[in-house]
Amino acid sequence: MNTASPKAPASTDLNERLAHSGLRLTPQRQQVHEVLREKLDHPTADQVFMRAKSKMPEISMATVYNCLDALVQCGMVRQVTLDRGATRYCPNMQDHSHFYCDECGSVFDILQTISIADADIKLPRGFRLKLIETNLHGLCPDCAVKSK
Amino acid sequence: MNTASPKAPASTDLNERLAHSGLRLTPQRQQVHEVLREKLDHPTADQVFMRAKSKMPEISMATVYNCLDALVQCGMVRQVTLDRGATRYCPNMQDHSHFYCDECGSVFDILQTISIADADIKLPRGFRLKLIETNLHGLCPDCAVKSK
DNA sequence: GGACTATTTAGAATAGTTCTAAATCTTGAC
DNA sequence: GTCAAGATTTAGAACTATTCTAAATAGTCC
Repeated sequence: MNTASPKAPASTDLNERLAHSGLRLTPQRQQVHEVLREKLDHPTADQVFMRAKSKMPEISMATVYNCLDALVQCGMVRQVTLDRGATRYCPNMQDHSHFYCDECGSVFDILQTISIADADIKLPRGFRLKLIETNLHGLCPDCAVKSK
Repeated sequence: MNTASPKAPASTDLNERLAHSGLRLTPQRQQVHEVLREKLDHPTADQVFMRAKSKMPEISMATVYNCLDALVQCGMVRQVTLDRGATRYCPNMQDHSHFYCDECGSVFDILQTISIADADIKLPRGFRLKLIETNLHGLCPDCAVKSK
């Protein structure tokens, strides 16, 4: 279980985590993190850029990538890659999977996951398993109805 | 279980499957498929291009993408996307997972998987699950030794 | 054999990401 | 407080991966 509560002051946590990875808390990193927490729709870097820009017009694309990388590095954000196309970002660090709609491309958080213990994966000798990423594919409710 | 045997004449199968999706068997598609079966290292489109080109110098990059898409469409090849960067391709259609080495970036097939039944995933109402993709992350034997 | 359609080709175009160099900001030492 | 060192941001160029376009070619069906 994750100890992070949704009401916890994010920036304090953010500051700590950044510091822990030898990174500084800057207004830009805070803003990018804010954008991700504001709308949990797994935006692409470009979408993050546009949303951040609306509140911080000076911010540049390179900075958004830099901030996203910093946030991923310090464990505040996950990078979600599905199919070809732009990488998406998710600020929900609770253990969860992603459901990917093959029809419309939307990504949904699914609060259930397969842990390393549950999976009982038998790896060939020498491999060191650290993390299991589970991506679910299918149709989201909207597209399921339409395809009927 | 998959009924495909490793010794089955691939091109016959390929022809059938392409036809089934309304696609033709062409020398280029055969070559691309060949390249993928020859070395199971999950090459990128660019690597496929270079390998195919060595045997079929006329082939173009656009054709490689076209062929890969055709092969994916007819179920002869899987598209593997991990992290940012080029998409990789895998001709092993047996149910299996991919182990991704966080250190060197290599991809390995792991002949074990979590089926929809096993996983017992509880999706919110309306979602229609078709496929579970499991990606394992960690260190490959080589990198595990080095990091010790 | 001719018409129709699918496929391939080269190269341009686009999208996504990374790099670069200069400017700015922080931090810690004095 | 001031300065130096290092981190971060910025704009824009560069690069990489992928898709698009139009013309040429190859199959397929009648």
